[in-house]
Amino acid sequence: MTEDHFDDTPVQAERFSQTRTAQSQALLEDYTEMIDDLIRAHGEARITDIARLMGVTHPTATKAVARLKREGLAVSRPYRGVFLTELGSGMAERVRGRHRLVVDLLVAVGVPPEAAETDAEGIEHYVSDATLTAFAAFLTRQP
Amino acid sequence: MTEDHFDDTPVQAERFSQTRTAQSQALLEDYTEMIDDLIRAHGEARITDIARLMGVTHPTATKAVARLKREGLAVSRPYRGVFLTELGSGMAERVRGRHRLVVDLLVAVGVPPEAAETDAEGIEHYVSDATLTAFAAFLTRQP
DNA sequence: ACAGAAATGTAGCCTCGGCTACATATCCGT
DNA sequence: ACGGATATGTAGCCGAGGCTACATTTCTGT
Repeated sequence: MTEDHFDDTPVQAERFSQTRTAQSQALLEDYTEMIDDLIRAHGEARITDIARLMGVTHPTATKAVARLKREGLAVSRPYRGVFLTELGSGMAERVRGRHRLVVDLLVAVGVPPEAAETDAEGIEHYVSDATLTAFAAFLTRQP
Repeated sequence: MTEDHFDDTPVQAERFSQTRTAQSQALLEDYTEMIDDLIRAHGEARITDIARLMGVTHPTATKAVARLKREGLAVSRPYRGVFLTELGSGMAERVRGRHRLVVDLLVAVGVPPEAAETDAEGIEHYVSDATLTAFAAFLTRQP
């Protein structure tokens, strides 16, 4: 076995930390986008619908919404629907665009649409701006 | 606003559930691959090195290794290094291949190598077999 | 060989994101 | 308008994955 001195600077640690940070953002993004979807479709986002579509129980959805409110992304009053703030709407819009871009790229390289949609749900949260830009460029030259 | 009856079967819920499942696998995969890397490089994987490279403190690494052992992926004895079981080695190999494939594809569509490496760390855990197959096919016809 | 350094183990705390169980409020049909 | 159905809120539990603080063991240099 090699007898290195083994003082490699933890550039990998940096990557893993970033990944963990992205993970904590992921749920916020998913809920925000879901709420935005519901508002577009029904004019409001009810806890029950959010929960059903996210595949969780309603107390879990309530907790998530509480976190969104804490982060300034959403507002709501007891027994009333949930709505997005300016900040939340902005995030929803960005997330939506990113999601579409990821799905489009996957399909463009030959991934079956159904798989593309499912995988994008997980992938989209870890795509950096640089990668997003590259995706857009690729799609432009390969329509 | 639309007045749907709104009985859409939660196909989205399915997707989010899958994403959550993948999430719980992600850490296992990362640690397994890391341990495999260390064994290749130094003949053993010490807790301190695992922790440093993963960017966590050593008790966190210890807990993760405990979980790996529970899942039958690794073995270790007190104050001795950590080693992979057959199961663990298999996972490490698959994860390694998948990681390489994801990075290669990202680079192939024009993502800068550094970003590709970082993003792949998060993306790789959410790529289905169907997508993986499509990636491989794409790389074959676009070298 | 032994003391100090370094590695590992262990205890206990936190947050998050799930859950169930139960309490309360709102909605809606008769 | 009222009562049952439905929606929402709240309390409390769990496991995962972080952390710090402290105890113990192993390693290492003189």
